[in-house]
Amino acid sequence: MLMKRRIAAMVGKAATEAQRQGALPPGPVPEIEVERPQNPEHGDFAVSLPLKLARAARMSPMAIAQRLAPLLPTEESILEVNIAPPGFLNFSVRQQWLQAQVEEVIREGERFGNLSQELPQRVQVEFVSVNPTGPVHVGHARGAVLGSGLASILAAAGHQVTKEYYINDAGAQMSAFYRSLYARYLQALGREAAMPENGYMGDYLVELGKEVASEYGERLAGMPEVEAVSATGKLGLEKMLALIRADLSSIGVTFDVWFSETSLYQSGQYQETMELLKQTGYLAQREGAIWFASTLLGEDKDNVLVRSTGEPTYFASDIAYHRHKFLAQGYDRVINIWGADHQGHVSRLKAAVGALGVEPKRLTIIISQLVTLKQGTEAVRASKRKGNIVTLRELVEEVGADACRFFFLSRSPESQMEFDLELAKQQSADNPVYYVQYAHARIASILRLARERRLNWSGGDVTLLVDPAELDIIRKMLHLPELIETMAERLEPHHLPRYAMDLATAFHWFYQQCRVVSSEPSDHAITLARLKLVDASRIVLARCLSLMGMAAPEWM
RNA sequence: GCGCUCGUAGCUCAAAUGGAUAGAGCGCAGCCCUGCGAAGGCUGAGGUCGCGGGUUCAAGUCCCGCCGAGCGCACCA
Repeated sequence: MLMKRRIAAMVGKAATEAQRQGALPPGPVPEIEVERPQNPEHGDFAVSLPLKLARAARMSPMAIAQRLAPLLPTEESILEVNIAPPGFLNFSVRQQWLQAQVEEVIREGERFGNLSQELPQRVQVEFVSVNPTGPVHVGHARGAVLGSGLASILAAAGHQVTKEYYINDAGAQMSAFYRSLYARYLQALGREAAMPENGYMGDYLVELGKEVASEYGERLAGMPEVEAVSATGKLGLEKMLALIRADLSSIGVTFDVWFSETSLYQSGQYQETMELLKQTGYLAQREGAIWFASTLLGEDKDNVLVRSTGEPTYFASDIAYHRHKFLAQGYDRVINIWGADHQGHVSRLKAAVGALGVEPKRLTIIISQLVTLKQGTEAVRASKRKGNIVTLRELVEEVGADACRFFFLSRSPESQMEFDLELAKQQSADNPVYYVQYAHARIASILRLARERRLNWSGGDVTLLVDPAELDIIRKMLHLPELIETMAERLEPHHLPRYAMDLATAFHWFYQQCRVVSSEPSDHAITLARLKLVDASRIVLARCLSLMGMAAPEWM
């Protein structure tokens, strides 16, 4: 059990015991929160319960702290408790316990940091889901990295996670894509063909058109137009998806499921969903269209599900998709990551999910703010239709996958960011990611040297690790499981890069302070102990890097 | 106009749940390798946490107002 939990339990018990003895007046005890003080002088953990109890108990916080402290079972020889004004209970772990944790880390190896949930959830994380009408660009990269990082963290926290990509392969945008590609294909064959209105003007479609032309020649052009458009489009869709998949996997973003919107119609799930909605009484027919009466559920307005043309809207298929997620697939929890431009869609989808009889709380939608592109001082709007986008591919080529991941992973989803490719290129050279990876490479180098000298540190005596720099690393390593817990609870992967930096700093400082591999015979024992610590540091650092989806290099 | 999100160091961003002295990277001024990787370590300068109220023992964090930015307010997705 995490030390944090143990302390919370101890304090809770002490509080009820104090009330039983009459040392504290009876009354409800608030949930006990265990914090990590910033200032090391305040120990390793802090509890501010006395401050919170003071008013109700009509006692000074210090007095409460003084009555609670003796009731805490410190004889475990793990913890030391101090009372600090204005009423904190500060806990410090004992050195021996810290030292022993080095063995613990090594024992757990690459599983270190993993949590086991009493009630593991089946969680689906759906993210990116870029329309397959064009390549992935920088804006999407943010959600992609966020989603994959979040999925790793939830899995580490003990949940069963599925990463899913929703392919919007139906609807008006897709048909515009089909027609655009068909025009480009004809043009590639040297024929006159006008681009459709609202067509996709990007160069990538010109390329795609040429590709189709070189692979299929005149064959498609010879077909009746409707069939030709459809056949060309389907080829284009497959090619586009392959491209998207490849680009995403170049920054370590992969999916377990690629779910097709069209399949909702083919499998009858769409029809079933509409039937279900009809039964709930939330459907309304008016002006020739079918509406979802979301105003009945407190929404600002109703929304069209089926246009007067008979065509379903995106909203309709999205409801069917979410019925699929919850009712067919049976996920306990679904997390969608959307760009801020879809923010207006959040509450109505939740309302619709509720109408299907699913507790809306089971659906979490994380809105990540859009990335605004900048060229010098000028803001540029990224548009797939107009074709002025910085693609993910360009970004990865210029900046590198690891730097790219670290960059996006470091920022909280709600931060609005400006992205300047020139600046990103320039910054990639001194990107903090290398600081973390350098620590790992340095460790690998130390361990290489030790092996060359035939040193076996498995019997190293951890009680020799007493230098503040050594103890600092151990303390820092032990933060990881707690961090995974809070990141999983709050769905905030962005704490991880910073933690990795902190851990690397602790290691670099240790390296500066303590000679690890020493040739002095009298240093043999401490050398083995330190090698053990270095090995443990490697494990934790590598775990961070792997959770972030980045390489843990042995050399740089 | 209404709704959602954001405003922290010169720049890019943190601050875990409301906690004790607001941090890091880059940039800037210095210092440290004749033993394990200097892509490193150390020191320093740099802040009215957009502005004004409020709640609280305690507010960058919660509430209200104002200013500013992004996004949304379709029978688009």
